Formats: sequence, structure tokens, C-alpha cells
Amino acid sequence: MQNKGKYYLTTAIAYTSGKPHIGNTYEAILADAIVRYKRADGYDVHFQTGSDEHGQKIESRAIEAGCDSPKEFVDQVSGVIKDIWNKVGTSYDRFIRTTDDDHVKQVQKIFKKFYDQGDIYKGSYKGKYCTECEAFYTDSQLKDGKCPVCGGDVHESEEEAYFFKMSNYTQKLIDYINEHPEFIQPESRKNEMMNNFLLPGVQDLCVSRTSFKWGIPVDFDDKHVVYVWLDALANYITGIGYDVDGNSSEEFKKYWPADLHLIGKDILRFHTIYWPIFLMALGLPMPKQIFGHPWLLQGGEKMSKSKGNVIYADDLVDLFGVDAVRYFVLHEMPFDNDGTITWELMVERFNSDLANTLGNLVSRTIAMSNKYFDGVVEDKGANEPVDDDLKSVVTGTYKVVEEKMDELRVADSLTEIFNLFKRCNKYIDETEPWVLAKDDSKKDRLATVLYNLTESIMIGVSLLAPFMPETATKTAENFNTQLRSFDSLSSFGAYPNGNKVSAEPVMLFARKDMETVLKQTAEITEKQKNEFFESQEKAAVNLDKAGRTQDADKIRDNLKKLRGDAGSSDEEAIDIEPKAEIAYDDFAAMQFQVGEVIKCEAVPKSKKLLCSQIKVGSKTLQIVSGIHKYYEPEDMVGKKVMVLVNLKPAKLAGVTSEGMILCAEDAEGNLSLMVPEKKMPSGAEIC
RNA sequence: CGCGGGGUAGAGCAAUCCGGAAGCUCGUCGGGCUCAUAACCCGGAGGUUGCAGGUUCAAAUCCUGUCCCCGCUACCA
Repeated sequence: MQNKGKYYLTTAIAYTSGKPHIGNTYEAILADAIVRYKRADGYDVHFQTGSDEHGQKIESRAIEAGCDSPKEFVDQVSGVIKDIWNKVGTSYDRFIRTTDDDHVKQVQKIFKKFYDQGDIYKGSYKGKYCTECEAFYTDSQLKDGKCPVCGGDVHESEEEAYFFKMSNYTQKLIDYINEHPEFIQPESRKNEMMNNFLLPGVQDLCVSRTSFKWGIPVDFDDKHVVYVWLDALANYITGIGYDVDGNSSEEFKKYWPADLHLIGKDILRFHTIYWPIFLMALGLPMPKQIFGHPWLLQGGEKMSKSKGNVIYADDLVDLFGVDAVRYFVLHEMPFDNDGTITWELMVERFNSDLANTLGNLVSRTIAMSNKYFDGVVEDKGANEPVDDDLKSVVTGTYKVVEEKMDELRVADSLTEIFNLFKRCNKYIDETEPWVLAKDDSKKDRLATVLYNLTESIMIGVSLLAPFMPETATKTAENFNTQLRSFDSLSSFGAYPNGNKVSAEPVMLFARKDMETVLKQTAEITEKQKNEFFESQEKAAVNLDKAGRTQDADKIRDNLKKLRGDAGSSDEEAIDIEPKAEIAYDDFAAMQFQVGEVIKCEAVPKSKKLLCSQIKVGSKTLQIVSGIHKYYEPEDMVGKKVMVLVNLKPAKLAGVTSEGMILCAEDAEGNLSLMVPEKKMPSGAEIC
């Protein structure tokens, strides 16, 4: 096989805040399929993946998990990630961790270099600071002027921080992107980045933090730790031996620039704006392509633990086997739309594509060789015109797949390969071997047909190997031969004449019964939910121990809500955060009256707001309220509601609001209008 | 008129950039076959491409308007 040059591919490194679900795992599988394909196609491949282990969130999670140190926590989670990656067969060359010594040292050097050359400057970060949460919030994040997280007081504060001067490089980056249309893929994403971020101007990025400790320390100013994204992005070069001082490894010189950064569409911004700019500042060449892949959704929704709809790769593998899982995620994922996974879909695909089309094909072919020729496969040269079409489909598949793979159309490639197998099934029908078997004079023809089938399947599974390595190998073993190299797939007839197939072939995929599987998955879901609740309870206890009682209470509140959702049907009373005691005068200062809604319409540019005209006595007030989710304008008209009438007018979404309609709110945030229990005239005082 | 994605057969998707007989997989119905894992092969039914206009010889595709769904956003007084 000729050497086609080097190919360096990376995935995003997985954030170690918890166990990755199948949507996260998809990226590793996709990367692995591409990489195995490239290797088989003659490239010198380097494949890097890993885990992203710093940051405040991880610091908190470590406490919640009851770990003595963040490092203990990330060691554990990184291990889980690595196990899952291994379980789905990821053939990475390096699994980098951002806590690895070589990475840490280089990130510090990179930071220093940026500072020395003037790309990073020391400035200050101004904003509202919550001491309780040790965090800054922007004005828009505040809730009623209080901290949105803990509800405590915030004060104007200033903290020193390092900033990266983005404006030094933005024009250069815009030019680069315009000159390299293939740089950001799929292309629709390119426009999004340009219009939303680059063209309006990129703000200087705050690249250090002092509010927490779990990060790479800035070595010349150790109050600060390096911003996690600068830390994380650098892995792509540190992992192959980049050295700021010019002593980079041979590996780095060989593989950089990366041929492909494979990432989720949600983090495209960091990879197409900040990362290229960091590279420019280091004087390094740009990666060739950044591909933002879509998401795998569970039944149309994002997976989340609290929704209880998470599907994990290891559960899938236990139920269906590695290759079935790989097949599913690779095949079901469209090129630039989000894909869907459900247990039902998984079973359907498994049965129809894997068991019926492929598994059964291999099984019936081998069975016939054993039955009619005692396992010996031999081309007797008894060709007929029907063979030609089969052969042309089979020998043409490699070229079609190659074209698809060049565009990273992995799902389409798989479809092409399975079309080959379908063609084989049809060939059996066309040639009717069982009829030939009854006629002694057709023995050579029968042998030839079985040879053609065997050869076709071997070409097919050789192409399939990058996507489903285990299946390809098993099939080759069943036929008692080796997988082919890609450069031999366009010619027919390499299966050794007279070779004997296995007398007892391994079944590739046994059909699954839907009901049985659904029963199993229900158990898994139930178990997951309980584990989640348990871990949350433990987290609350651990937070208490660490003195973060408010966070602990938040988790408990949340749990209560979720448990309510989960179905205990008896109505629960709810507790809310108590407010400070007030004097009677404070109460008397508020004027409440009954108002009648005489007109109501939705606020045009808003989803949640309704604008009502409310008659209170002889006056009419215009009041905007965020209740559209629960009430339609026509439901409102004619209702007598409770109104706070002496509230200072304010503008909401550009519309003036002169008061407040009072509602009761339950734990899920559902609203109910407060209405008088007996008939009351408009304007009646509520006291 | 906040940003973005989407609405095509019962389900999941393709074709949309660059107009040219609406296609694929699953399911369903009918037929064939018996080598094989209730499998495989053939055929049928099922769509006014969200809705309404416009451009054109020709519109899923281009233009205008409109309705719904999903993310993000926050303005839920």
C-alpha cells in the first residue's frame, strides 16, 4: 500500500465533570472510524483524544463527590472516560490529560510567551461580585439585584485579570477564513461564526482566573490560574510534543498542523476563533479543517440526567455489542443535522441491517459451502451474465466510499457498503443455488456462485473494517481468511481457490426481541435514576461538610422537584426561601386592588409576555406579565385579577408596564392567577 | 421584526446551494422462494413537500408573507 502522507486528527477532549453519554461518545467513535479508514487507506495517522480536567465546576464536583482533592476526582472520571472510549474500540495514539506534566509545563510557557510579546496584558475585571459564590455576574445576570445563584447580596468589585488582545489578530483571521472555504465545516457554521462573532469584533478574552485554584497556575503570578479554554485548546499541540522554546519533538514537526479537529457544533466558536488566534500568536500554521458535528439526541431531546433520558455507551455495548453501537451512531447521524437515538430505533436497525442483511448473508453463504462442498470454496470459472452486475457493484464500492469519506460523509459510506451486502442477497435469489444443487451437471456453476458470494462478502467486510472492526475480523475468520488491504478492493478474485470455510461459523448478530430489550432498558433507566438521586443526596451532604450549605440546599430543593416530577402522585407542599421580616408600614405601602382584564394581547417580539389593559376602578393600567406559557390572551379577557397598582412603571421588551398581576407559582414554575373567591367589583381594595 | 436550526408517506431521513418526472431505510399489504438468523427476493398502497401568494414553460428547490416545533437568549414587575 502506498504511503499517502501523514494525517493528524483530534477530538475535543472530554470534560471530566461526569460520565460521558452516548452523544459525547459518538465523537470518539466518529473520529475512530475516520482514523481507521485513513490508516487502511495508506495514511500515517496520529489520533489524539483525552480529557479536560481543570476549572471551577470540576472543583465543585470533586467536593460533591466527597473527594479529598480535585485531582483524585479527575483521576477517577478520566478513567471512566478512557474505559468507555476503550469499550467502543477507540484506537487513539495518545489519550492526553490536561493534568499531564508535559501539558502543564507547556501551557505555562505559552502563557508567558503571550505575555512577553504583548498579546496578554494585565487588566481588571469589573462587575458585580458575590462573595458567597466567589463569582462575578453581569448586570443582566442578576436577579432582582441579587446573586442569581445563591440569592445573596452582590457588590461592585474589581479583580485583576489577564486579557488576551484579540484585536491584534481578528482581521488576519477573517482573511484566512475567507481564503480557506474548507476551514470551517459544515459551511453553514462558517457564516454563523463570521456574522455573529468576527465581523462585529471580538472582545478581548479574559484568560486568567483568581476566583478558584483548580487550574494551571500562571507561573509568574501564582494568584492566577490559566483560563480553561486556553489550557484545553493547547492540548492539540502539547500532546504531540510542541515546545515553546523551539525544542519541539520530531512527532510535532511531522504531524502539525492537524488535518482535522473533530468537535461538537457547540464549541465551534472556541475552535474557529480563539484557537486560530492563539496559533497565530505562537507563529504556528493553522489546522487544515475544523468540523463541527451535530448532536445525537434522545428522541428529539437533549440528554440530561435530570430528565432521566440519558443513554450511555457502555449500557448500549453490553446490550448490543460494540460494533452494533458503532454502526448505529455512525449510520444514524446525518451530516449536518442532529441525529436521533432511542432504544427502539436501535433494536430496529440492529435487526434489519445487522442481523438480517449482513449476519444472515454470511450465515447462509457459509452454510451452503458447508452443505454442498464440505466447506471448500472454489472458482470453477462457470460464469454467467448475471455475475457481471454483482462484480461491478462489488468492485466499484471502494471508489464510491472513498469519495464519500473525503467529504467525511461517514453515514453515506456505510449505506454504500450495506448496499453491497444487499446486492449479494439478491444475487443468491437470482442464481438459486439450492436449485443448482439438485442437478449434478450444474456443480461447477454452483461452486462458482458460492465463490463469487464469498469473494464479494470479503471485499465488503474489508471496507467495513474501519467502521466495525470486530465484525470484519469475525467474518474473515468465518471464511478462514484475512481482511484485504484497500488497494486490492477494486479487483475481484483474491479469495484463495480451494480454501475451506469454518465448519462452525460464529453468528455475527443474533436478532433481538423488542419487548425483551425494552424490559432491560426500563431496568437500566430505573437504576440510573436511583443512582442519580443517591449521588445528589451524597453531594448535598458533602457540600454541607465543606461549609457550602447554600449549594447543598439548592441541590436538595432540586431533588425534591425532580422526585415530584418522577411521579409520586400525592401533592406536596413546597417551601421557599424565607424573606426578612417586614414592618406593617412596609406592607401598607403596597396598594393592591382587584382589576378587570378588558383587553389582552401577546407582546410581539417576546414569547413569554402578555400585555393586558386592566380596568381598576375608573382608571386603566397597562401591565406586562410573563405568563404567556400558561394563559392565552383570550383566556385573560374578563378575568378579575389581583393587581399591585402603585409599582413604579418599567419597560419590558420595549412595552411600558404600570403594575403587577399577582400569581402563585409552584415548584416547577407553573403559574396560577390570583382571583377573588367571591364576586368583587373592579377597584376593590385588597388588604 | 433578538440569534440559530427545523417542518417532505405511519416513523427516521435524502433531494434544497446550482429549479427539470419527489427518493432511501424501517413499518404495512400482496406475491415468490426454502440455502439462511420468522430470514431473503419481487411488487403494491401510502405525499396537494406546514400554510398562502409570487417569479417561471417548469418550484420541495428561487422570492414575499404567515403558522407551528426545537435549541440559545432574558424581558418571566
